[in-house]
Amino acid sequence: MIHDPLEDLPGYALRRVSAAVMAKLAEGLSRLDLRPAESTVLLVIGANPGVTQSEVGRLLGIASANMAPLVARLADRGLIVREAVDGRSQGLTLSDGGRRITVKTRSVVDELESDLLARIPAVERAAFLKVLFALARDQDD
Amino acid sequence: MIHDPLEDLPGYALRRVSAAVMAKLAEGLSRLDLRPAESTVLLVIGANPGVTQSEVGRLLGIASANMAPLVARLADRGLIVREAVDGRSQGLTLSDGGRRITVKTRSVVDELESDLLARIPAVERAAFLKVLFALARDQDD
DNA sequence: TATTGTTATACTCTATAACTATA
DNA sequence: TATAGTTATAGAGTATAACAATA
Repeated sequence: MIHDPLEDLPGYALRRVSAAVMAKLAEGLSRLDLRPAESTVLLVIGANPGVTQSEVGRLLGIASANMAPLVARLADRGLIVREAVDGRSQGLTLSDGGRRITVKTRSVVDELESDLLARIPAVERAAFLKVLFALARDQDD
Repeated sequence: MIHDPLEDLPGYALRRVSAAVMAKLAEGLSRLDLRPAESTVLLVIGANPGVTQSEVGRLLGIASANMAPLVARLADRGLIVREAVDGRSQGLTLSDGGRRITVKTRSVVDELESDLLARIPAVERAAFLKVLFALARDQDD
């Protein structure tokens, strides 16, 4: 049998669990022709109509250089609408089609999150989530 | 203030924490001219001299098509040695230089893992790690 | 037939540099 | 000066398909 020198490393475990969750998410979103990053952008715009592209990027930790083509693709597909706020900022809003696909996105995400929660024993669930969210908030750059 | 519709989603929190840890790892390994995936391969070979490329890939969840160039680069740099086991398998072993860089790799990894552990309150630490490792083992594909 | 290893290729996310236009 | 947005480009990880050689 082969020895795994990484089995006791929480950082590596985080990486593997995250990768598995992301793979399932990508698969679930594929029938909507959405990528994971696009799905989070849609969810943020849906919850914050008129939000700015740079605000979305800051919230999600996506650099502005990477937001540009991402938002452009969503606009090209007619899922979001860009309206000038001032000379350099554009408020983002979901179109009707964008709202429809965002509802479906949320159901894909919710099912995945439920599956994940179900795999966490009830006894440790509260402690696990508390630590996880604290870690996520701390390095919210 | 902008509302974050993802702040209660454990899957998304996993993704953000993992991304932050990976970014720090990549930065720490850059002075060794190693990528994260390469560092894990070195650690596994170091702990299992003579291990096969396909065994390493299975353990780490790296497809064989992606293992090939990764191992080739490590061999080209003289960090690992490939010896034929049978006609189609090659046993992988660290060279002297490979052992030296693997020791440094381990210290980079260990420091990062210590930092991560230190950010987990002692009260919840055991429960958090138990769940995390269980999740990682479950989807060990 | 199944497995090992390889090549080619494409996709997704991320990172940096350089730039325009506006506040 | 600082910020919003864009373009170009590169790096890293991962995925599939197709293949040769071997068990």
